[in-house]
Amino acid sequence: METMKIGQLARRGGVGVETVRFYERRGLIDEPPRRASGYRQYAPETVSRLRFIRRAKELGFSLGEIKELLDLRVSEETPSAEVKRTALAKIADLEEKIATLKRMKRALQKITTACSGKGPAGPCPILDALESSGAEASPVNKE
Amino acid sequence: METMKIGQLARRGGVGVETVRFYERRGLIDEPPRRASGYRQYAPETVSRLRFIRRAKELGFSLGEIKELLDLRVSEETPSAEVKRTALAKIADLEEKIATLKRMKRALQKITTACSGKGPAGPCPILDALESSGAEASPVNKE
DNA sequence: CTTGACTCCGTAGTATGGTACGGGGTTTAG
DNA sequence: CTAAACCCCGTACCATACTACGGAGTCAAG
Repeated sequence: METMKIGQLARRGGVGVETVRFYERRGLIDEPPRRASGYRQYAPETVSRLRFIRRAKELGFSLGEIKELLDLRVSEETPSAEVKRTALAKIADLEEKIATLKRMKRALQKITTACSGKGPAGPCPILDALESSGAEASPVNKE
Repeated sequence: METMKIGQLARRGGVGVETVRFYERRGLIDEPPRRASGYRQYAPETVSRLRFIRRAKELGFSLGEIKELLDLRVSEETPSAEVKRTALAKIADLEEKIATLKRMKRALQKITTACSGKGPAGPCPILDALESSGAEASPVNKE
């Protein structure tokens, strides 16, 4: 199986047919070649692209951000240095997200521990967990 | 400063006044006591709650999911065992998200390396990075 | 060579998560 | 005692990301 039609692509990518065409309009996947009838013919690699989009969305990236990630590569218009700068910025974002998720995880683990011991459960510990992270304002709030 | 009005709460929480009232309608923050004039009076802890919501949203949680997280605590209606089950499920979700973000991060690091060396950059490596993770279908695609 | 599943395209509708009025009352600094 | 700044409420509007519809053409199995 070398190429596929839009329905098969959608099934394999875990999205709907309409969504595939929507992503095409938004520039997230390339316009594929068409056969004489006008039917889109997709290469197998397109499946990975769809899956990437789906996962990135679950992680809170917007379609615009996902497009940026997918477009990240060196070319004539985007020299190596610029790509590198962008990538480094995104790595920093990612690290912050990872750190926050880890704090949430620890907070939830604290809850499960509290649940084993049968205390009547204090105030919601998940709040404290994220609170201790860097808010954009100074730690001691202005005003 | 013991309590505050909605504007100050919003500023400290990093959201707009309208958003605070919106969250109240959605049950993400409790209806606060009012003064005689009808003005809402918020306790300082509400700021943490707003910040939690903001961060969780950045991580891809919907308002519904965030409400679930915030409501996670033992009480009369929700016995310890159920809370624990929910928390454990969320921990698993979190771990998957963390793993995926780490893969993305490694992929981006690969890109920055490729950019230092001045090769003309192969096909987008970020795709491969996520591809190797668990898709919901079997690795060898059906059909 | 029919028939049911699939595809085309454009347009319209939905869900989520806000954001912006507009016409009022309230607070507070000067 | 004003006047600016703030708050009330309801309703309407917005962007994002789909999702559905409808009428027509295409494909593939039997």
